[in-house]
Amino acid sequence: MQQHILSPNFSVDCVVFGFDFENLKVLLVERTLDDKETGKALVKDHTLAGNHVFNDEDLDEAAARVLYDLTGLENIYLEQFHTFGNPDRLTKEKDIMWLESIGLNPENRVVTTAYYSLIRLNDVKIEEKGRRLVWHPVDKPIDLAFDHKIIISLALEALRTKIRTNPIGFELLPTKFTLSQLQKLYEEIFGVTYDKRNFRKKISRMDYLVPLNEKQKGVAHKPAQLFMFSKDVYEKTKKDFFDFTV
Amino acid sequence: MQQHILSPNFSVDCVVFGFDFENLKVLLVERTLDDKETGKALVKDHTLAGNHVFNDEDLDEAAARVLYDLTGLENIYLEQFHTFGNPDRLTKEKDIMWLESIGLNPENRVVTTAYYSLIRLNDVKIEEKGRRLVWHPVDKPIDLAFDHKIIISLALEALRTKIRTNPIGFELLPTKFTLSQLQKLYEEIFGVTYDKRNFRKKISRMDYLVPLNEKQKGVAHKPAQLFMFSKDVYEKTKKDFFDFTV
DNA sequence: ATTTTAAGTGTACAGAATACACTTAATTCT
DNA sequence: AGAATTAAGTGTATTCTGTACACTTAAAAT
Repeated sequence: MQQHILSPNFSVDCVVFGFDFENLKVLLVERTLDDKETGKALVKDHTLAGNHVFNDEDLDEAAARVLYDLTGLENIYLEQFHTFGNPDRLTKEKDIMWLESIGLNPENRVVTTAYYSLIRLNDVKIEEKGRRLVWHPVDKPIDLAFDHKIIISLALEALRTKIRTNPIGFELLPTKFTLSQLQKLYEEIFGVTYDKRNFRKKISRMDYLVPLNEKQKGVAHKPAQLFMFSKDVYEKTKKDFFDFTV
Repeated sequence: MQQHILSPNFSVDCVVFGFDFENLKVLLVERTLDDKETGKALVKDHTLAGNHVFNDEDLDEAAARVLYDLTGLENIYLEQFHTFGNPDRLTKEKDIMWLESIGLNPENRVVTTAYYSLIRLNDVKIEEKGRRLVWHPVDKPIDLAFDHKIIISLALEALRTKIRTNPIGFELLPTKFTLSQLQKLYEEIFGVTYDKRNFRKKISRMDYLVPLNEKQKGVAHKPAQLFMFSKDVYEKTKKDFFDFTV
């Protein structure tokens, strides 16, 4: 097998979620194509972070590479959730124009395996490497390329399912966070609100949420206690996280 | 795009689950390759139900087609759960021999999208169409082709996750079933046992499990009440199925 | 010193999970 | 015909979890 050739048929797309304590956001890449003569924008919208897969590369590696190439970030939480292979998924007119403009054959069938990814927006600095990036609120409509709208909505569904039974929300928070931040995160993901006392009563059962000897600073109100998530404690007391029984 | 050509790069595999009131089983296809000279078996094991995808075919369609071609069954519950794209997934020696014997190039990278599928073993008659099929208990080891062992174990995990919050277990039971059969099904899927009274107390809250005016017949003990699952009732009372709250 | 802001805290009630053992109704056996 | 076998069917007490609900506190800003 020839090495390091981008396979024309396989791609990966990453739905990168971030949380800024206000909204759950998705990382989008700006896509523009201007008419060579008039200079008018023929295509102006957004795509997910995505690219083709190398011939000798696993899908998980490809997803991590795509993220690295776009943002410079490594060791990011990545979870495969669905593969989109509708033969018509690249046949909207503006997508055909776009593919031709970057030298790809729009006739060529591309099956894409989609991942979602969780990023600590507040701990982390993203370096734009070429493409213009925007963080966009998940629930706000925006014009998207290809079938990326449906990909995002399935990603959110997959995230909701996963986070019910796995402590992955902490991937979206700084390593030290307050309980109100944690609550707000869950509220944003599920699109609901919770009662503060009841929320705290519930999570106070979780030993792996450890209170630190440290408070919030510089806020114009009573400073909150800081917490961190202990993976160690979690691994040793796994049953406690939303355990299932029929 | 040329029509009805099997794409060399894409395949689908189906992990078909069935339940015989005793064990959760998987449908496997026998695979044998005999040495032309000695007649000795070079390869003798099992594969999942799978095949390549047509050029103009969606992945979901391909999975349904593969199932139909193998068993004659239609309108079967199918759920995509993972895509396997490790470049080395077809490089075990016996798999190379096998691929060559059926005229495929083992150098060719194949990414497979895996589905699991639920079948009412007791309502349904499978017609073998060519290939020899066996129903094998999920938890019993057996020699499997390619990466099909790991595919089955991820399928089971995906089924467990899905069935926690969705009433899909009924796809594995005949349309009329007893509560003991339902309990046994959950016990097999999760590899645990439940207390009979507590199990019944829990499911008695589910309005969509409707008791029929009919009893089991021909059993050498007190005959059980028969039940069915009402999709109608379920749709109208959805919240009741294992609802989540943080 | 006062205002503003979000943090932090307790109780009563209802519903769900869990532990646990005997009676009943059909077939089969003698 | 009677006895044995088999799985179905049923209730209660206790603990745990979910839910509804309002005031006090500590910091910064005015």
